Amino acid sequence: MKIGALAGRSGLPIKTLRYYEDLGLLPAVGRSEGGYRLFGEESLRRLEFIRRLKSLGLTLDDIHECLAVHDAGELPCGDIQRQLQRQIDLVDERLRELRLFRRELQSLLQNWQSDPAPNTAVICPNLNV
Amino acid sequence: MKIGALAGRSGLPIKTLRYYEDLGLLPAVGRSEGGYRLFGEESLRRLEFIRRLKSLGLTLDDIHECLAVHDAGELPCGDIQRQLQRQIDLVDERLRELRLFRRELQSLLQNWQSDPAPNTAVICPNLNV
DNA sequence: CTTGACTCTCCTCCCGTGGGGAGACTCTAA
DNA sequence: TTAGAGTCTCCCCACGGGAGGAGAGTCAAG
Repeated sequence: MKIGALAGRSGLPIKTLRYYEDLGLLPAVGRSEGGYRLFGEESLRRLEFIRRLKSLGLTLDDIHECLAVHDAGELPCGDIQRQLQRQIDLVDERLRELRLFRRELQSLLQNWQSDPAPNTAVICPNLNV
Repeated sequence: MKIGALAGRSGLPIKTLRYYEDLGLLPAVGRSEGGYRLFGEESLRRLEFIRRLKSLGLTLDDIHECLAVHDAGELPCGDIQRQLQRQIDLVDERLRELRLFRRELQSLLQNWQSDPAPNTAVICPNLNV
């Protein structure tokens, strides 16, 4: 299977497939005499796996590690579980930050005066800066 | 005041000041005979303003617009108010996305099996992909 | 006048995930 | 054999906000 066929069947752009191969995520089984990449059927399963993990917030580096475990003949479930737990922790942290940030913005707007007295010592009297 | 003095008094790196000047955020009052940028005292106020708006999540482009209003002799309070409201809307949207995402991750981990039966048709039996 | 600190411009690089295009080559069907 | 579609490598671009460094010129104190 050449790269265009794999792109068609997987729904991913050719550029993405080449990029994944460069990163070592998607090894080609070889090259044609003219230098065209050749992929096997298992590439489709690999791409589904990559797509799913990406949708769960893992980076391509994270996914690379999981695939390395798989390629070593082991189940990557434990690694994925750890990555997902870390992902939840990151989301929780981000949620805390965003809630705090929202409160700050809201309290500023609460007392906002659309037409305050100009003050030459500051640029925006509402922010006092 | 040369750029090093402004960096020291504002606490910002020289590189940042040059970058802001390139963007038109921080006009220098002129150049010395040797070509050194010269800044006035009002640059410090400007930098405080920029720092504050950055901390509220505005991009340098947004800030540029606010400063343009100020430089035109008007109060930028209305523009800033609109930007902050937009910022709240973005935060709310992001919060919704993150909460949804967290539920997806959590429900996956809920039923996770650390040591499932290998399945040659998939890479990770827990994800079924 | 010298010396050391300061500043100048210009260039590349970072993060992540590719997109866009040039110019050259290869494959396949008629 | 030839046309047209497919593919190759290589390079720059995006976002946002600078960081790092090279090589050269400038300023101020002693």
